[in-house]
Amino acid sequence: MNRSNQILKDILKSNRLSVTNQRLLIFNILSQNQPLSMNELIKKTNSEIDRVSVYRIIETFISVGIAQKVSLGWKYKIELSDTFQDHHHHLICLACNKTIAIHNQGLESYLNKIANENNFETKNHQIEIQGYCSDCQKS
Amino acid sequence: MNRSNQILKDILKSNRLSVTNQRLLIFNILSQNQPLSMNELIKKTNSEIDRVSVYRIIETFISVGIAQKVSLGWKYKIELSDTFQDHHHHLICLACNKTIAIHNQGLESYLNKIANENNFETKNHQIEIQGYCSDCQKS
DNA sequence: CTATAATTGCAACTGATTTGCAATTAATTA
DNA sequence: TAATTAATTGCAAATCAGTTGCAATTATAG
Ligand SMILES: [Mn+2]
Ligand SMILES: [Mn+2]
Ligand SMILES: [Zn+2]
Ligand SMILES: [Zn+2]
Repeated sequence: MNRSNQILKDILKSNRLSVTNQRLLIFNILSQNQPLSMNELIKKTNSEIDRVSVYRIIETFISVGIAQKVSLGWKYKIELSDTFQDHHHHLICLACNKTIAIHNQGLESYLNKIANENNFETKNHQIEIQGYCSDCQKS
Repeated sequence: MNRSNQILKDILKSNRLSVTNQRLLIFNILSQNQPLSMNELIKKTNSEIDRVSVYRIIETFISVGIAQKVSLGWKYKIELSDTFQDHHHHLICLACNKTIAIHNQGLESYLNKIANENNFETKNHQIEIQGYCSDCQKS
């Protein structure tokens, strides 16, 4: 039982949500991976959880701030929320599909400035840079 | 026949693509709107074009640079490419769904810098700020 | 105007996500 | 700890988004 597992349970309990094996499994899968599409996530459960339940668990996780959606490759993927990892964004390689995390405070304040200028109250933002990683650039 | 309609025809012809009524209609719908989801776009055609053809036309438009996908609200929407409008990104209101275009050169160079630092060759990027517009903030 | 090539519409299909409901499991209470 | 209650899950079936094959239609070129 590590630190983040404890935080998970606290969040669940404080929202009157049960701590189930299915929820723990999904949390652990997310802990060990880059952002996953629903299908990738479902595959990683190795049929231990019904697809429908995976969808429902993710919906719940998002609603209480355990997980979050990120826009990647024209659809969303799921990763743990900023409660469990540093806020960041991704470069995604169009050739090998690798994602590279970027942590950049300057970018963040730039976005805040833009929102302010537009009288806009930011809840969230998505940034994705699509292109070719250093490994895939030769051709 | 306005200027951008002429550009459209030139692009089609230079790619050996026919100028059809269906393609003109879709181009005109896109010209008059904010980014549209495929479903919104299909609705706006008022059944004058089969859904399948709308999908195929958009695929063609994207492949020759007439239109482009943008990530908005966890799925992609379609808008005319930067050939027909200035490169920009969007704020999207979670309450009223309005999109607000932002043109910001500083943001663009910031992204380029980040890509460079990561030895990444950028093809494209997506930026979306989700939150509440000035009209929807009172509550 | 005719011939040729490209495009469209239709029917059917696939894969992703949602919904209703009964069976199971977790949390609470005694 | 056992019984009760409430939440969660799995299964079947529905819906929605996007795709494919093919014949009918329309556009382009000669
Ligand atoms: Mn960020
Ligand atoms: Mn941009
Ligand atoms: Zn790569
Ligand atoms: Zn609004």
